[in-house]
Amino acid sequence: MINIESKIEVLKQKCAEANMRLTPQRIEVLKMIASTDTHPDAETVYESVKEVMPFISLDTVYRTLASLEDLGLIFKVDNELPKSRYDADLSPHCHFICLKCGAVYDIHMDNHIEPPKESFKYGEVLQTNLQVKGICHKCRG
Amino acid sequence: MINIESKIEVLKQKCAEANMRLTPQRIEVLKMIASTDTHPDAETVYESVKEVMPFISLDTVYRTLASLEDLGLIFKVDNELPKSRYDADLSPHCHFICLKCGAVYDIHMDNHIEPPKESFKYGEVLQTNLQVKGICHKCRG
DNA sequence: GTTATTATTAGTAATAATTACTAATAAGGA
DNA sequence: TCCTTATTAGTAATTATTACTAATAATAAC
Repeated sequence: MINIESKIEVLKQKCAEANMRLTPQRIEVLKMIASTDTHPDAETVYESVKEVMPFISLDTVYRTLASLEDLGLIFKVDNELPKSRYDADLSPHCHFICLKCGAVYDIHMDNHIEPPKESFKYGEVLQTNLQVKGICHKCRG
Repeated sequence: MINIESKIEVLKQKCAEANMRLTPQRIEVLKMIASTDTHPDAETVYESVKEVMPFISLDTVYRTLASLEDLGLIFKVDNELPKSRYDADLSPHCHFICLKCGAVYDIHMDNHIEPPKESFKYGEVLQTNLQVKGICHKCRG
């Protein structure tokens, strides 16, 4: 479980460093993603944040997600589904993705994955992600 | 390098099994993807196939890609880029993806990746993919 | 605290990628 | 060779995301 208060604190610092403003929209969007393990898409974030901030626009949600990603506070889950899914958990873990319903489950790991040696042949390595895909128990019925 | 003739042979068999027709469009789309290691997107496949088949439609390319994926002859490369990229190489390998230009390079491996044990908690595992992301040499200049 | 600056936002329009629809076509079995 | 029906071309529609613009509000300077 992510400590939301400390996440907000990091947002505060990173915004100051990047000359970006600490707006309530940024705080709410980050809070929403950090408080769930469902890896929501932009639309879901929008619907959820609207409950406490009825006039927020979908555009703002998309822009805010991009900003938070730039600041390194959240990242997109790699998938081949039409909608991008977001994750605020920066601890070493990977994902089980259901090919039928699109559900994303966390698989916790002791360490981040080491990139294969051949990787460095192609450029500077910034992240290494592992996805496990299959059919979740719910979809199997 | 993929043996294209044997790929077409597999397409033939799989189509017969699945009560699907062996159309020239399917052959050309598969040929195109199997003959490159650039992991092209739908638009690129379309432009390329149009050279030998000028009246093919983009819709057919999309439908054909989906069919070939269903038959297990090609698969989508996991990424967070706006366009889906396709791969016909079924041997054990993963991808280096450049975050700047979107280039996808193959990283060959001796064996397919073992899914972490926790994976099975969530459902039936069908595939395990590893992506290495960074900035490629060309983009570093 | 007040004011000024300008990053950010709401609302909406536009774009990009993909999917759906329909009449015409052609693959493959009889 | 004919028939059945899966598939296609051409185009329209949908979906996810991004861009635009005037209005707003976060922060710094006074």
